[in-house]
Amino acid sequence: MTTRPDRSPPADDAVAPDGALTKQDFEALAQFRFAIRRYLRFSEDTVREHGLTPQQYQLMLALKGFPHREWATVGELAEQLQLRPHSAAELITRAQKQGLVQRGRDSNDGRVVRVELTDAGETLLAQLSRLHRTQLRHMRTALSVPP
Amino acid sequence: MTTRPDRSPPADDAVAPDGALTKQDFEALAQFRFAIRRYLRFSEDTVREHGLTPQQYQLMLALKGFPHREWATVGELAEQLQLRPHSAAELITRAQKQGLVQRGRDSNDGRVVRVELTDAGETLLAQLSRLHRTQLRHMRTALSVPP
DNA sequence: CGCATTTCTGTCGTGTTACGATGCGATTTG
DNA sequence: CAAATCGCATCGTAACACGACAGAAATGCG
Repeated sequence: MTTRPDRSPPADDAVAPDGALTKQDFEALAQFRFAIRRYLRFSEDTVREHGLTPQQYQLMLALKGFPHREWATVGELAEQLQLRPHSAAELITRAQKQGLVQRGRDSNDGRVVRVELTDAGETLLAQLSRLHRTQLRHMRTALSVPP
Repeated sequence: MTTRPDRSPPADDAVAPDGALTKQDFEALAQFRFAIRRYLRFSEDTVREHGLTPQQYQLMLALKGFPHREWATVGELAEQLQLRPHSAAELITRAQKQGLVQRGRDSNDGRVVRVELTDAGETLLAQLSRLHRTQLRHMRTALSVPP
């Protein structure tokens, strides 16, 4: 609802001077950030109940959601997760220790490592992704980008 | 160049068996998460260039974007940032040391602490928020919630 | 070919941060 | 008043991303 502050508490303002942001702009930005934060919090709580960390879920999702493939290289995952390659390598190692993903060498290029889901990872990811899709549908309006 | 996957797309599938997610569903979820990650990465890089952390920016935004007010209590901020109250208190302390926010006692209830922006914080927040709004507009389509 | 250079991945030590456990002053209630 | 509750803060701990660096494989060039 577009709350017009009829009784002005501390001058909520209404019109943009020049390019400056109005109180409503700040509220919209804050609301959007709040929505993202709540979604990520839901994600974190959900995946932790299943014994893994948010980063591990995102790693698995990036694998399963990789276009036209079901595996990816460390570098590709780093890009998808917005991490430095060596940080991605560490994350993969932790996930591997939990039996979620596995490494395999590339036959063409000996430097490259192919990362793929294990069967256990696949099963877990399917459950978690369903929960996430449901939650996303609930938060659809809250998560819409402000104008 | 490197790794040219000689393999053809492994049956991307198209129809949903029962309630299971299809390859496209996973791709959509991954894309959305990727978009969020990129937005947050942009945010982090931007605010760090200005000498503060992502959490500090979000703290300030929550203050300025608080409905009908420009201050908030520690508990309110914790809710807005999806943190435990004592974690919010620590964050506020760090931001206070940088001169971004300040604490003030509530005259009605001696237990409550009112947190508000300093002038420096206000100025910085205005700059950063403009940059964020611009970026949001660029990422509008990428950030739209998948169906 | 031989050797330097680039690319891709991994290791180590460090800094930040959110958390649980715990404590303290202020307020409300019996 | 005494006791329970509330709001905030402190301390130690664990996870995680990073910079700096290293090693193996591929590439470029004489």
